[in-house]
Order: sequence, then structure tokens, then C-alpha cells
Amino acid sequence: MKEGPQISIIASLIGDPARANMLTALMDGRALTASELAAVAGITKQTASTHLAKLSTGNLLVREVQGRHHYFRLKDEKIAHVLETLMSFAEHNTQGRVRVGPKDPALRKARICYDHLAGEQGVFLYDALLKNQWLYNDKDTINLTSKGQGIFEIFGIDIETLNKNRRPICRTCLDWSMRRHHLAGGFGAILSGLFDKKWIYRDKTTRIIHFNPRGETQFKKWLT
Amino acid sequence: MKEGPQISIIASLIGDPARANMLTALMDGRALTASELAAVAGITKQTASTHLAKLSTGNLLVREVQGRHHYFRLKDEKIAHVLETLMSFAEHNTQGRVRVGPKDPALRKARICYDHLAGEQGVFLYDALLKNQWLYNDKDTINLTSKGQGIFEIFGIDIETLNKNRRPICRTCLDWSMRRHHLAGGFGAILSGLFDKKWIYRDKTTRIIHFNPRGETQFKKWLT
DNA sequence: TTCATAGTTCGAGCTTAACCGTACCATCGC
DNA sequence: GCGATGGTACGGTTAAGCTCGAACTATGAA
Repeated sequence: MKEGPQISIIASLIGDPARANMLTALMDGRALTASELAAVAGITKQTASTHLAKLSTGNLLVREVQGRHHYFRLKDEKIAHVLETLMSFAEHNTQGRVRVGPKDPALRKARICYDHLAGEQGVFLYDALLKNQWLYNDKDTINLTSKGQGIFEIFGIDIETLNKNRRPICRTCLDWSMRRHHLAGGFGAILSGLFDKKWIYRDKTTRIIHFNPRGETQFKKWLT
Repeated sequence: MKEGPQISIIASLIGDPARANMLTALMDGRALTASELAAVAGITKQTASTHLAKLSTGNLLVREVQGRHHYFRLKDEKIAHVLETLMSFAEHNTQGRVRVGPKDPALRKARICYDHLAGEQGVFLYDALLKNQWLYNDKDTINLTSKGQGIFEIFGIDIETLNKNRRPICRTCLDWSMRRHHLAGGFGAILSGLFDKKWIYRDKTTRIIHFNPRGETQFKKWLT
């Protein structure tokens, strides 16, 4: 009776097509300017401005002002998780044939999800890290092993960032396309490492992550 | 660009306060009549009827006609999962003080979530079943051990129902209040067993599950 | 200073949809 | 058969909110 309206406020914020387009565009964790968001939503800047104000006061987005540019970003990974859940549901709920995942095979293979790797490769990464006992799964939080600590250091990933705020951050979330867990939270730092090593690169317009041929073999090699 | 509207359709269905109240009222997995749902939403039957039609065509609800009564139920546990995710987010997202779970301590202790036990007791159940090796966690699906099979039979739970459609059903979902996994899917049959044994009973108006004093001790005893 | 760009605010138009009153249909009990 | 109850269909009203044009502010460049 009282939590109904609670969720309806959030849902109605996502329920507008223009706002939904903006939010999905921000799903990759990047910050976009108001004009860019207006473009992806197909509306004028004035309209976009009011939408962005609503999303900000609704605590779905945060605004960061740099000079005359206003950058907007998803507030945290919690809202990203909500959006992924909705996407997953919408995907399976479409009338007609049922699909088990995103249409685009590339999206299913590897994509960015807020700040971490998702898709088949994300699940592979998660499994491999556990298998090699670099991480261990205590109940439902994930922690570094001493063995893993050494490996990550060699790999050039800052252990500090992994450990910094590892409390709410060592969370696993269900993968959209594979219905399996992949690595979320602070361990997204691994993603930066992959970029730095140029094993992967981002698609400019979508959430797809491409592996360089050499990068992929080295990625597999690293994890076996 | 194209999945934005996809999720906005779902979200706008949940985004109406009256509909959100209906959906949360159905979160316990029971089927309610149109009149009952009109009452919980605080609207007339006519208005409720149009809402329910929209929710049904949107594949969020299923309608079951029995005589002159129309019963409505959540379509599947996927939509229940979406609603739980939204509730969790709304709870943590409220302005002012942050709360880690439902306001009501009873709700946090034990509540019904679609067709299974959630809350502290749900997490306890999940942990205990794994610890006793009645279930085992293979990757992210949960299966019965031979040991567990015997125990459940003694306990009077139909193994068939547990096994029937165990594919998409052995799913774990994040608990709303505890941020831990509890048992979902087909193993909700365990819940029926608890009811049959009269260890637990339901609150009439809320999702709260109460333990009978004797039931609680026997529950603990069973799981140790 | 002057101009251009990025963004917000205000006001007005317009569409959508939630809501209820009335009327209508189906089922159950008598 | 009849009345009572549960539910839907339709029409009109009202309110909300999405949208954009125009005006205004702030930053940056010439």
C-alpha cells in the first residue's frame, strides 16, 4: 500500500521513452553531455534539460559540471542493475518468438555493463578467476586470495582500487544474456587493465566490446 | 535506441501508482480478484478493469476466470524478480536516511516472495541446505544431492515437483533486505511443506510470514 | 567587447491517459 | 424465470506531463 507508489516513482521515471533512451545510452558507465543525450533521445535540448533535471532529482543520475558542459552519469551501479533487469525482462517478454539474449551476437559475446565486463567473456572471466583460485567466493561476496593478489599486481592492476571500497562492491549480478554470474563492482578495475593492455577496445556507438585477435589469445592464455 | 522504448513500455506499466499497488499486492504469488485489486489500489472497479487489461496484454499478469470471478496473478517469477529489484532500489534510494531493508522487522525476518521464502529465514534456509549438502551449487544452478533427496522425502516434500521443471527454476535471486541469496524457483515447494507442517502461517494482509514458536524450533532443528 | 556555444527557465499548446458514471454482459442462488 | 453480484465496455471530463519556441545565463574564443 505504501511501497507501491515508491516503486511507481522510479518506474515512471524510466517509463518515458525519451528518458529510457537516455538511461540506456548511459548504461556503459560513461558520462554524456546534455546535448548528446538529447540527440540519442531524439528531442530538443530544452526538453532534454527538463528530463535530466527529473532524473537527477530522482537520484537516478548525477550531474557533473565542467565549464559550460554538463555531464550526466548513472548515479551508481544499483540503478544500472535495475536497468539490466528491466532489459532482460523486456527481452524475454517480447511477444512472438522468445530469444534467450540480445539480438546482436557481438553484444552477447562481450559488452560493457556500467563499469565491468559482461556477456560470455565476462562469465568466462568470472569462472576462470575462481577456478584459478585468484578469487574466492565466500557466501555471496567475492574476495581476493593472496595468490590472486600477486597475479593482479603482475598484470598491472592496482590492488588498492580492488580493495578500496570492497564492501558493497564485491557483488555478483546475473548476466543478462547468459543467466550466469559475472564479475561486478570494484573488480571492474580489471576492465581498465584490459583496455590498457589493448586486448580489447570499445565500439563507439554501442556497448559492444571487441577483442583484438592477439588480445583474445592472450586473454585466454592469461586465464588458463 | 531501440531497447529504450522496450523497457519504457514495461516501466510505464509499473509506473502508475494504482498499477504498482496492484502488482505489489500480487507479490506473494497468490491470485486476487479484480474487486480485491481495485480495493488495494483505492480505485473503482471500472478503472481497475482497464488497468488489469493493460497489465495482462503487457504480459505482466495472467487472468484466470472461475465462474464470475476473474483472478489475476503475476505471470511468472521473472516479473516478480523485476518488482523485487525495483523495491530494493526504491528502498535504498529514498532521500534522507538510508535503510538497509524493509521498515518492518517482521518483513525482514521472513516474508513470501512470489512462491518462496525470503528474508533472514530464507537466507538461513538456503545456507543450511547447502551446508548439510542436501543441495549443491553447480555454477549458478542448484541441484538436489542424493542425500537431500532422502531428507526431502522424509520431510514429506514431493520430489517430483522439485525436479519437474528444474531448468529455469533452480535460480537464486538476491534477497532484498539481506543482499544475500535465498532459494527461489521450484524449490519453493519447500514452502508448502512448511505450511503443511504448520510451522509457519501467513499474515492475512501483508507478505509477512510468521513462525509458530514450536515451528521455529523444529525448523532450526531440522536444519542442523 | 563581441560573438558563438552549452544549457536552463518560462510559457503555451497539445496529447495522453487516468478516472468515474452509466450502461451492459455473465454467472450464481433462489 | 428473477434479482444480486462480479466484471467489462463506452463516453466525457479532468489532470498531468511531454514538447518546443523564445528568452535568459554562463562559459569560452576571437
